[in-house]
Amino acid sequence: MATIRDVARKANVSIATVSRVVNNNPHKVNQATRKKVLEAIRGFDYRPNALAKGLLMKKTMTIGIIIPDISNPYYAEIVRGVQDMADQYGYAILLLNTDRNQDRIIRHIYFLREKSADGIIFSGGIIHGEKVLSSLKELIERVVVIGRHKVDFPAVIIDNVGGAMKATQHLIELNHKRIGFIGGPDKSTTAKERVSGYKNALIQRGYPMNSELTRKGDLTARSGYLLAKELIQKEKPTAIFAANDLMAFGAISAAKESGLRVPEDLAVVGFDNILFSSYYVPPLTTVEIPMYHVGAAAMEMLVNLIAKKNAEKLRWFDTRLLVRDSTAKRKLGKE
Amino acid sequence: MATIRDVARKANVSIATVSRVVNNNPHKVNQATRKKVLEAIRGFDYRPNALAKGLLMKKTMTIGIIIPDISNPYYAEIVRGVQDMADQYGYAILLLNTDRNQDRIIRHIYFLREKSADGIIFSGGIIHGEKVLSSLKELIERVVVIGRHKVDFPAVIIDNVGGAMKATQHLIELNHKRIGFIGGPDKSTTAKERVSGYKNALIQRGYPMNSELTRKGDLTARSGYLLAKELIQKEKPTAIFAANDLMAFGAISAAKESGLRVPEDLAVVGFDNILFSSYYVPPLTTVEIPMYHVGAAAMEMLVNLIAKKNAEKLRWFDTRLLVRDSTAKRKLGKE
DNA sequence: CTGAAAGCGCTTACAG
DNA sequence: CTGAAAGCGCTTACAG
Repeated sequence: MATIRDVARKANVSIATVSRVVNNNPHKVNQATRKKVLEAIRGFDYRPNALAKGLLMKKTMTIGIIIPDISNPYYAEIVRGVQDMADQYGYAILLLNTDRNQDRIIRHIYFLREKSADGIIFSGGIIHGEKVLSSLKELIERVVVIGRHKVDFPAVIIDNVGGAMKATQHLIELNHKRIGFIGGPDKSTTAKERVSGYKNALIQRGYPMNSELTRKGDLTARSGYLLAKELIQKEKPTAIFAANDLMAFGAISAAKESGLRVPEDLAVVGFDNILFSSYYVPPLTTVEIPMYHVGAAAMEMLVNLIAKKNAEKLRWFDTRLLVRDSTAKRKLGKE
Repeated sequence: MATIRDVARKANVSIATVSRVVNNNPHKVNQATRKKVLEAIRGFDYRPNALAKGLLMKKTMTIGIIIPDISNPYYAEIVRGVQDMADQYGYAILLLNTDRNQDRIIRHIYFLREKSADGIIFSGGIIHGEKVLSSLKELIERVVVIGRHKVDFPAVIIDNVGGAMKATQHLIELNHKRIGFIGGPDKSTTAKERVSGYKNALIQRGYPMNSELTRKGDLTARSGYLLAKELIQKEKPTAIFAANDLMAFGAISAAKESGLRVPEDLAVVGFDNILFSSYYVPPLTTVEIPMYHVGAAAMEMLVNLIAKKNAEKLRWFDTRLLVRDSTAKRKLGKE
């Protein structure tokens, strides 16, 4: 790979001059020299070495995104949003999966520090452990989190509680009395918010709190399937609200296998509105979150944070209940 | 962030010595000195700067993975495999989406060269355009592709043709006469292989080639839905083979909406076996590809390629037909 | 307008 | 066993 030195030699100028034309430095460069340099650059197909530049400038145009698992469509969609925004600003993203394991989080943070990442976006899992925080060091001022965290980082917040309430109220309005809930692991703040939404709604309407009707899953379709089977057999709910679409799919699958019709014998609501939930059979009633935009917003906040301008501390996203056939029998267009 | 200089000063040694203990250099370091250095390192929570190291060593322990779209579960699963293997070897991965756009591919390649990536994994799309190849430059020896390409890169190959043949034969054996096919864009070699498998199987059994029965989609559920609707109305197939699971979901959704029962009135087969296809209703008959292992294998090959050892040029993955309820009415466990 | 020089944080031959 | 020095490829004040 050609270096700035090669270009300088070819164009018969100093490397300083080459640097100036490469970076469109405000420093004036004579038209003729610029042309010579540009030609040499083209000749070599020269690209400045980002490592050298990063080392000197203490800016790498690289950020890390730490998520539980990219194979979960929820995170994949967020990452896509982050990615597209990062592209626009010329940032590269380093993707890191944690499987919600604290040690891996810490290892990833160290890794990002070694690589001189300019910032970090966190989504999923809890990052307020003392060890996690202290491992952040100089990066601690360059963190944006998605979701609510005890620590006061700039954050993109999704109205999970409100969304879960809407979903539950919807089931109540359809006259369901025994509404089961399939939640996520305690490590997921998102999942915890969704349970509270569910409970809030029940309390508000004077429902008895019936803890046999709730289960904790791991947010996979498989877990939704297994827990729904159990719930159906033991508790005979007439409706199930699952903390995400994947588990809702599993629940519907379990219902069908148990000979129940959806929604007639069992209504099911999900959460997230992942890309294909409107193509499920029946189309899934769910709570929509604009994951893509959440990711994009997080990246935008991080860019501003790094540039130290516009110290926006919070971005709030509302949710929207999408009623489809898994709860109500009416025809709706696909979205 | 503390530098090697800080550590050296604190431990009263030269930076060379610090470097030696950090890197477990074979060069002998006295026990006592080593201890002093280790203490200083712990004191500062020192991490070597990867940029400086990379610049010097011409090795960054970073690779790029270029895919069409991370929000497609197929690629997400591959990326997860790449990721886990990369973790094991201490590599970071830079994720880049192309949306199958040639210009973006080229931009991404330049980007990776600037960042001094040690290698590239390509999946999806065609990379044999002259412009793409020449943009690779010094990286051209550090490329592993997933899927078949005209250019002779080390590759992980999936038996798409064979898988598509098995799927089609399965439908033929169920006595279907009008078997529709919903494929992917021409830019996808994978999709093209799957059409050929379909055609091969038909020809083998002496079926007339009926091009009205085939459609080209874009591999999303939405596109499967739209094309299946059209196919159902115009061509009245009794079975549809979709080039991926997402489109198969869309097709089933369209069938139900058109009042057709699946599999009785319309049998549907997908391809990929993405995580939740066994939780679809009905569970989807599909061709399984071990995406995760494909990703992991690609990363392993790239690591070896970079280390210049074990010049494995090809890794072959077989596919497996999973018969579930969308084609045959028999009870099967979930997987 | 242009260039020589310092320096970002490392590793490794070389000398002692 | 340990250290001084060179050098990876850049940018930017400083001098001319």
